[in-house]
This record gives sequence, C-alpha cells and structure tokens, in this order.
Amino acid sequence: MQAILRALAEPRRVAILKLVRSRELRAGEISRHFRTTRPAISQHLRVLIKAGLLTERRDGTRRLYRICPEGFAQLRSFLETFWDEKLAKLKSAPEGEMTETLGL
Amino acid sequence: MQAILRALAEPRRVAILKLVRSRELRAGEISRHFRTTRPAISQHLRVLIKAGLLTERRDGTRRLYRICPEGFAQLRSFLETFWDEKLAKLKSAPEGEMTETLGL
DNA sequence: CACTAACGAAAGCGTATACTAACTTAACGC
DNA sequence: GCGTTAAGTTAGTATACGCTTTCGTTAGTG
Repeated sequence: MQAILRALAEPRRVAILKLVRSRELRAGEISRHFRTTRPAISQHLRVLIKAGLLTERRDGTRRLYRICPEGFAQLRSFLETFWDEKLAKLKSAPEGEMTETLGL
Repeated sequence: MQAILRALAEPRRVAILKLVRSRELRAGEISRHFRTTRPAISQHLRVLIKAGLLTERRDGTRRLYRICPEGFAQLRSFLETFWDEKLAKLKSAPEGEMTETLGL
C-alpha cells in the first residue's frame, strides 16, 4: 500500500498516469510531454510499475504503457475506510501498521 | 492536490490518520502510539493539517486532532478520474498540471 | 508569582530520492 | 553485419525530508 502512496507523491508520476489514463502510450511519447530527460521518466515508469499502477507491454523495440486498474482498486478500498468511518471500525480492528502502536 | 498525496506518502502519517479516524485525540495520545519522539509526530501533524487531511482544535494547553473530511473528499474526486475513464476525459480536457506538456 | 504540564518551533544532521550524463541493450532496415 | 532508432541501466550528485535536541510558549495549579 505504501508503495502506491509513495509513487503518487511525485507530481510527474501523477502526470504520467494522467497521460496513460485514457490510452496506451509509448515511452517516447510520454517523455516528450515533459521537459526532463528521458531516463528520468524511465525511472518514474519503473516506480509506477513496481507500485502496481502501471503495466508495460513490449512491441518490438517499443514499450507501451497503460494504467493498471488493480493498483487503483487497491488504493480505492484502502481509502474507503477513511470516508466511511463505520467501515473503518470493522476493517481495522487489529490494524496492519499498528505493530508499532502500543507496542514495541 | 499534491500536498495531500505527499502527506500520505509517509507511513507514520497514514498511521496517525488511522488513529484519529474514529475519534478525536490529543497530541500526547497520538505520539504515545509511536516509538519516535513527540516533536517528530508534531511535525507530521503540521504536514497533515497543511494538506487539509486533519484539523486542530485547542482546549487549554491541549490540542485535539481530528480527521478533516474535506481533504479526503478532494482526494476522492481526484482519484475517481482514474477508475472512471469516461469521467476523466470530460474532466481534464485542458488538464491542470499539463502546463509542462507540449510546451516548454 | 513560581512551578509544572502539554505542546510547538527552530536548528542541525543523515539519509532517501529525483535528476543528469554516459553507457548498454534490443529490434529493425539496408 | 552495420548503423539507426527506441528504450533501459548505472554511477554520481544535489536537494528534500524526516528525525533528534534544545528552547520557547501557553495554560493550569499551589
């Protein structure tokens, strides 16, 4: 979960996701939308893929990128516990990251 | 928007939000749930407030913290454009952060 | 008015991370 | 096979960010 949130913390990565939101795009097309260098975008693409928000598909020498709905589904269900407090109380009784709490 | 996403990138800040999700808590109570020092948590609280995910209320020498639904509402509508692509195409025709695109 | 409790603010420090520059790899056309 | 196009990988570097320590502030309590 944290990987997803960390990935979205970078404005450029969000912008990339917006680009590929509606249609599949090639790496070159994506990087051409930004003023940074191509390797910089390439690194952002790795982060997004690792987070599960993006998928890569190879076509010859080209690489095509597309939104990965699974990652967003995960994010969605995670965030739903915040705008629905009743749900939250049910879902997180033992609470994942609470290993730190009450504890050591 | 980026402030919200940046705020959520830190695991401890997410944990804090989980704590105050159901009930209002004092600063001391919150920091007692973690092994870090109190100022560290205080800084996280500032970030969350600035992002609009948390609200502060003073009661004498105490400070009480509570989830701020407005911030989550903002986040929600932002993310909805990702799991509903039809919506995305309508909403972001000129596209906010696209100042960088096509452009220089 | 001291004294303590409950905090936040400021400064300093170490690490994580996003960038650039150079290099490498893989597929295609001739 | 050789060059070109399309892309990722690998250092290296500069800045951002989170943590700790110390100090400051405000409100209760005798």
